[in-house]
Order: sequence, then structure tokens, then C-alpha cells
Amino acid sequence: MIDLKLLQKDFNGVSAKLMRKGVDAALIEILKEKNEKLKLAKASFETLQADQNAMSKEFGVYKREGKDVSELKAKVDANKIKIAEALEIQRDRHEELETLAMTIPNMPDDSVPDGEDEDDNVEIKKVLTPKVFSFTPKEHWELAEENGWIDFERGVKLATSRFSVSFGMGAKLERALINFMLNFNSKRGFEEVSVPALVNRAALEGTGQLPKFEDDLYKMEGQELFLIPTAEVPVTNLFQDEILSENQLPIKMTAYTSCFRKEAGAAGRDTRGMIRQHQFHKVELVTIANPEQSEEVFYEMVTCASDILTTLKLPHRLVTLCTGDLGFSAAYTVDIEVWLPGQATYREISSISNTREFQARRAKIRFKDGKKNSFVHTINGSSLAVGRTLVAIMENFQNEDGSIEIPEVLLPYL
RNA sequence: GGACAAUUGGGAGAGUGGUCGAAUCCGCUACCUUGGAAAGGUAGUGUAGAGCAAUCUACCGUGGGUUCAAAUCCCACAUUGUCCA
Repeated sequence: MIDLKLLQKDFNGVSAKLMRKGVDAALIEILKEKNEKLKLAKASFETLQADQNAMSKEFGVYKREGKDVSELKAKVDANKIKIAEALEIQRDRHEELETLAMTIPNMPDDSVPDGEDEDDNVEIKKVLTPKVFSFTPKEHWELAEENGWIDFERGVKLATSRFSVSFGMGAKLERALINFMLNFNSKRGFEEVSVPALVNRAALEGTGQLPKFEDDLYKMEGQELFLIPTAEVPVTNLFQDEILSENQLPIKMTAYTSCFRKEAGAAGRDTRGMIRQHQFHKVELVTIANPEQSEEVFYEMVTCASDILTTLKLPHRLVTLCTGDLGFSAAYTVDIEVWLPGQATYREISSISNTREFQARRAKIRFKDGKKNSFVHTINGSSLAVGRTLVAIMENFQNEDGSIEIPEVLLPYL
């Protein structure tokens, strides 16, 4: 959530940053007004309540001394009505403010380039050179079917479109990749955690998926539980409402989970193959950090994800997301895009974001910062989407006859 | 599914309708003591909001209610535990 105190203090600065992310200027103005109105409402309620408390104390004294309380009671009763009214107003205003504030995205960092969409993202560097094929490389769905690794029709039969089934080596490779990545991350100091795939509303509000993006989440019938769209949600919220001690930080974690997304806004995109599925496997990295560490940890995580691809010998590039492509909670994001020869293009395989205090403020994750409590920074990133990694392996390591070389580092896991 | 019990600050744990933001112990922090440490001693130590400040407001699982006044009484819900099916 946006820092309302900062908004009051530096309205122009904050609104300039939010406007870069496409937030309507009028909305920011309204937010500020609502915040001021709430403060006023609170102040008048608190004054009345203070009077009430004082009179109540006096009441006790009167009783003890055996004095007549009827006059005092009349006063107190009258005040009570005012308090009820003031409380009502305060509640309404609080709710109004909250409703609006929760839909305002994080402020982009100054270093984030301006831009409309992914075409305006800025390449940082390329790692490994794509191999030149002596034949026309096939797309992964062809290879997957030829090798009997993935069955798209049967996925549809079992569920609906955008579901698939892996068989044999396809399934083994998925499992191998998951284990390989988790081990890789562990060696880099990320503790492995295993978390629920269903979470409640508070968790999703904490990381910013709710209230704005409910349409993209699968919700349980008759229960306030949702399937997680990413492990970022349960892992980050592990520390919801906690005050950590400074020496616990940074808390570096890695988790494998299935992820579930309705892909509501992606109708017609990537309809073939397993690039965009409703359910997919992902190994995630999450760090809860001291603000002083967060930038360093962020790059550590980017490097970690990139190194996994390098170890797998998969060519990829790093790009900085522009304002238009930046997610709701992120202050800045680096995407890693893997080379897909079949499509002759780089496709997103990982996304690492520093949300700074944004999620911490929502989820109330703080730490003892000397005498006072401060919000931590939260950084999350995919240590690779498993399905897309499998796609990359298929397309990059295909032979002319349609067979596929298995990356050496995965052999021990098969 | 049913019966009963519990839910208090970082942890343990007390709490009479008003003097309770809450005893006590542990922990933690600072200081004293020491050559240094331990032990011991002294003081401090929940969170959030408003205010220059004094100070004020809210919070004892969650949400309601009774009352001038609720951690304390009532109701509902949640969670945990024990017992029964």
C-alpha cells in the first residue's frame, strides 16, 4: 500500500511517480482528500471519547462518595449519542479510504524507464549466444507431441483448455527441474519451504493480488479461499503481522508450488502449447529484507535465476521492465527471457521484483530497526517457471530428427 | 456431527465491572559491579494513530450487545485442545 503519510508530506512527488504508472491524477487527489477527511473524523471522535472517559471516571467517584449522579448521567447519555454518530462517520471514511488506497499500485523507482508495454522494456544484457540450427527448428508443441512428452488433448479432457498432461520423460524432466532448482537455490542460501496452495483473502491482499485482480484467481466455492497464482503469496505472507528482529534479516526462502491463474486478460494469446497454462509449476524465490539490503538481495536473486539458465546452457537475456509493463506491487522489476528458437524470440521465464515497503505495509511485516519498528522490504522472483524451462529445453536442444538432448546437469535427477 | 474447556503483551502466566495497557516470571536493552566474563544490582522494555508538547484515542482471538463504565457480563463466529460418536 502507498504510504499515506508520505502522500500528505510530499503530494507532488508521490503523485508524479504514480502518474508515471498511469494512475489518474484526480484519483490521487481524491485519495489525499479522503485521508484528510478521515483524520478530521478521527480527531472529533477521539475528543468526544476522551470527554466520555473522563465523565465515566467521575461517575465512579460520585458513586463512591454517594453523590447524586442523575445530572451527570444525563450529560453522559447525550454525549453517547454524539459518539455513536462520530464513530459512524469515522468508519465510513475509513472504509472509503481503504477501498481506494488498496487499488493504488506501488510507485515505480526513478530508474524505471517510461513506456507503454513490453516493447518498451530495456535490455540489460544477453547471456549465451543462441545456437544456429542447420534446419528449421520446430516449436515445442510439435516436439512435445512427437516425443510423447506432453499431451494437450488429454489435459483438455480432464479439465478445460490450457491444461496439459506430461508423460514419461516430459514428466521426469519436470520433476528433475524442480529438484535441480530447489537444490541450486538452497546452495545460494535460500531455505526451502513448502506452503499451502490455498490461501485466504488477507494473504492475497498482503501481496497485492486483491482486491484488484480477483478475476484472475480461482476461488473455492462457498469459502474465502483461493488457489495461489504464485508461491510469492503464501511465502511472503508467512511473516504477516509480525515484528522481526533485525538479526533475522534477510530471510531468504525458496519454494516449489503449482500456480493457478485464470488468465482472464489473455484470451487468444499463446493458445497452443504450454507457455500459458491455467496450472503450472514454478520454483519461487522470496526474500524478506532490511531496506538497506534489499537492492543487493534483488540482484543476488536475478543472478541466481540467470545462473540456473546458464547452468542449463539456455541462452537468455535480462530486461528492465518499463513503467507500463511493471506489475501492481513492484517498484522495479527485471525479467529474464529465454531464447526459443522455434518462435525465434525471447520469452519471459522469470520475473524478479522489489516491492520495497509496498507489500510489507499491506501485510504488516516489520522489523526492530533500532528503537523503532520499520517495514521490511520484500523481494520476490521466479527462480524459473518449470513448464517454460521445459519448453526452452525442447526447442534449444532439439535435433533434426526431432529427438531432444537432455541437459547434463539434469541427468543425476532423472 | 455432538459435549466441554481454552484464546491476555516477544514467551510463560495472573486478572476483583471503575484506580488495568494490564501483576509476576523469563527474555531483551542500557547502566552499575569486574582485568574480562558469569552471577548480582538498578532502570527501561507492546502496537498503531493524533499533537510542538503535556497528553489523548484505540487494541486482552474476531464481530456484535448490555452498561455512565467491559480483558472481566451476554450473544454469534473462528481457532486450538480434550472427550463422545
